[in-house]
Amino acid sequence: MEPTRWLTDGEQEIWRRTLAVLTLLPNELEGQLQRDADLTRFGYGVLATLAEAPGRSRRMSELAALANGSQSRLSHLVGRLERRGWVRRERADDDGRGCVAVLTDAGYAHLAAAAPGHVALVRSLVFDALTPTQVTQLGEITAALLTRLAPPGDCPASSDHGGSTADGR
Amino acid sequence: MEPTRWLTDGEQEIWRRTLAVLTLLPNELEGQLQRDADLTRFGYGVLATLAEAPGRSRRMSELAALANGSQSRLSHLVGRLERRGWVRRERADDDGRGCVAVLTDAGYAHLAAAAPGHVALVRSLVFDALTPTQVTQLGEITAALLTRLAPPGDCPASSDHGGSTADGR
DNA sequence: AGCAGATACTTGAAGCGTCAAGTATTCGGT
DNA sequence: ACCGAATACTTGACGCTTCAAGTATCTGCT
Repeated sequence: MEPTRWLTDGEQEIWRRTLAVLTLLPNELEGQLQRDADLTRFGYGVLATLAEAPGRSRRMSELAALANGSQSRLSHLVGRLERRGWVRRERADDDGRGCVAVLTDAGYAHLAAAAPGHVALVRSLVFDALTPTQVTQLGEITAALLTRLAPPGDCPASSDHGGSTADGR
Repeated sequence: MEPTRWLTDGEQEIWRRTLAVLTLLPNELEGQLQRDADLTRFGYGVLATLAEAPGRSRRMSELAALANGSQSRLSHLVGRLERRGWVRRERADDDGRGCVAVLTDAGYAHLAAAAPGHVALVRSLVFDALTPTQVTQLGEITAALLTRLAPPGDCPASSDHGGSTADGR
């Protein structure tokens, strides 16, 4: 067992700031979505993912993976979204165990109404705060981090892409 | 009211990855702390902050601000930590309304036991995943982001400047 | 065919965080 | 000195997430 390699002073400074960002940025996003759209960040992500999907529908397990959440979490969420009429559940025809979540028109409308405000916040808190060079660096850094965070063999359904965070338009 | 400035394809790609990091990295940290030390990331942060403080104690409101949490959240947390014997509450002598949280020896020991594993994870997920150059860039980027997330004069009412927030305009 | 085990999803309980309201105590203008 | 307003913290209820268990369906081995 090796002795712990503590962080250097410089690393600590950087890690402290990173932790703050990891706390404050999601907080701001959650707060805005909650206030303006009565949605969680996870809920918004799920609706947005559905909006980009062919037929505005996805298998539950796919959806959970795409939104980086557990199956249980998604199940509870879809239950709530269903009660609000934003999503509908249908049985999968190719697999009797499965379920597909379908975005309703009301759900799409709600997402479309929420998107502009959310995108504006993302722009003001992130992209407007960084230089173009820093934005590029952020892209590289997050890609590097994800190699450790999203172990290979986890994203089988990366066929789609090209979608938009907000809604098609 | 301006038309929404949507994210470009490049920005979307970067934002998508950033969101994933914002979700997965805290998840990993929380999971490790929960499993190995029965602590939340917030709980760990509070204990760590207390450990560094003079007298291993801090006013509740200071502590909440340093750990980037609300006063209510801290109050609930300290209640739980107190029940486990890791923290003790004392009345502030200079201000009858105030409270100081004090880290007990048991609390310090628990933190000391948890730290090596946590630091090891941080190292492996973040610092080992990035080049030295990227680590420096991460430091600069987080510093830039924090100028928007943690306004310097955020305590009293300082009029907002810099443009459009999401909701208002 | 039949049965064990994997897979897809759901459910209920428990913990944590937020919000709104409540209790003390201190500050500040008159 | 006094009274209303601000401050420091607490409390309770409610919503969301996790964890462990439960149900239903499918798959593969014999």
